[in-house]
Amino acid sequence: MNAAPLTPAVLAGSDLFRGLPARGTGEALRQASLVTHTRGTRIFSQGAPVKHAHLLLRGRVKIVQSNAQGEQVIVRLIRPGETFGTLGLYVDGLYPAEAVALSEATEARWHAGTFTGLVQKYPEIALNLVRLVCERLQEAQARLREMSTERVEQRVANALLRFAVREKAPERGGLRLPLSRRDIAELAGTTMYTASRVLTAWQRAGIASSGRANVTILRPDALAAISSGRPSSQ
Amino acid sequence: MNAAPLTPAVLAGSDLFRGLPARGTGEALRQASLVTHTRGTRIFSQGAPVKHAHLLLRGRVKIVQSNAQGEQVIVRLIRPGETFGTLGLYVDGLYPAEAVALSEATEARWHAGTFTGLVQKYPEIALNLVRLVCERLQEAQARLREMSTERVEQRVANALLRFAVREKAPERGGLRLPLSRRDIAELAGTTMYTASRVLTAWQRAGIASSGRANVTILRPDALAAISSGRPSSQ
DNA sequence: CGCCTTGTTTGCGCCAGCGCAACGAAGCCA
DNA sequence: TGGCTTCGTTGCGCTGGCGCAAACAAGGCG
Repeated sequence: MNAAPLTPAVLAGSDLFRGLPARGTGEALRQASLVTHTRGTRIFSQGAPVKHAHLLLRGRVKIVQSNAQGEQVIVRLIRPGETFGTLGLYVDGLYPAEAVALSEATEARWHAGTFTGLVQKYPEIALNLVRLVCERLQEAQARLREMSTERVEQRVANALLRFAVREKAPERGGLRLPLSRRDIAELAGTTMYTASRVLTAWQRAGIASSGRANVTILRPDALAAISSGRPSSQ
Repeated sequence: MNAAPLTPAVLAGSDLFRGLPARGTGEALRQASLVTHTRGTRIFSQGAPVKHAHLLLRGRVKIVQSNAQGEQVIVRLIRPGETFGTLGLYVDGLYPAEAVALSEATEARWHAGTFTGLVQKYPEIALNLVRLVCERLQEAQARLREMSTERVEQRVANALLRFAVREKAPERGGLRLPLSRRDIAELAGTTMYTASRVLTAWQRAGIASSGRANVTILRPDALAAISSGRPSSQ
């Protein structure tokens, strides 16, 4: 169960190391270390110096940014195969946000210098890095647009959908996400209370089913309809 | 006046070509073409294929993203020396937003293939590109946080400050920005009406002075105080 | 099993900000 | 110079969503 051995195949399937020649995956693999975190563990802290680059192998991680008053926003949700904690490496050497495990999670990590060395040595990694950061910037800009132009219910639908579409296989019986009401609020830019009310309504409508610190998407199509502003099409 | 000749020194002072050896600036320079736009001109359109990478030499440009209902958000403001229109190159080959000249503006542009060739050939450019996109992503994430946790007046202050701090020399008599009330609304995630009310209040308080399609920042310190939520410290 | 912590729900009052409408002002063009 | 277009201002009424408060539910742990 705890077994999530780091193999060349796993690396090759990750967003950052895709397309890397075997020589490269081998080298990256030798330099990585494996760390497992329990649910709720803080993996790194906002404002701390960047010591590692991280690749999630198992579980879910949220990236949270706080302001001076301690109010929080979830900036990104990480799924296995995704890299995180690398932005600061190329800006000021500090983590711009904190990372928290949403479930038991295993990551591979590289020392900062080792990582940037790999990026420089293998153009495939560098190109992947550029592409990934560009994609994330596009996503952030789309979220910015939503925050000003869409209403809460649409934004909640978007938040869930954005995470759901990254699933490879559509799970039958619905996709279960380890997100609390507060998490959803911090994803959609609203409050716990409003998130709860939205989910209760969706529960009644059979669109999504939620329990303690988790939500299951039952009808992605209905969410998509809500997200695009159409009246909840039967 | 119209003269904004593209010299090696100008390239070396830009965000993307900084630190590039003379050989590289020379090559980039030879492959660039210069284009001048009048105020209000659309430089490229959202959803169109990326034909060029752009570097602003003179004037101001806004990057605007629209949703299906035509509601708009300003995603970024460009100042001379900054690169724009490059995100799509590394994602899906389409511009994710449109660019509009806020004032008469001159840009240098490179054909998409030429540009990616330069990025691959000169590691300095590639590293600058990663750094720039990372910085912009951090900024976008900070804006996301503000959108959920700060009130309108703070967000307007932030929008203006974010643009103002990029000025090299603090201009005496205030910094004048070519932004209409609508532009400011689309930057801060509010409406034209509310932006107008905020600016009128600031006008009375002597914090900023605004005219037709322009705002002049008189007291950046007061804006910083508002931005951080402190009561408008005399 | 019972306590404690953490998470969820829901009623209720309130208000920041939206957005219509109407007017006013500035610039552009012929 | 006059008309037209674009941009800005402000009064007014309304409401989406905030956020307190209080009760309830689900685990975790000793």
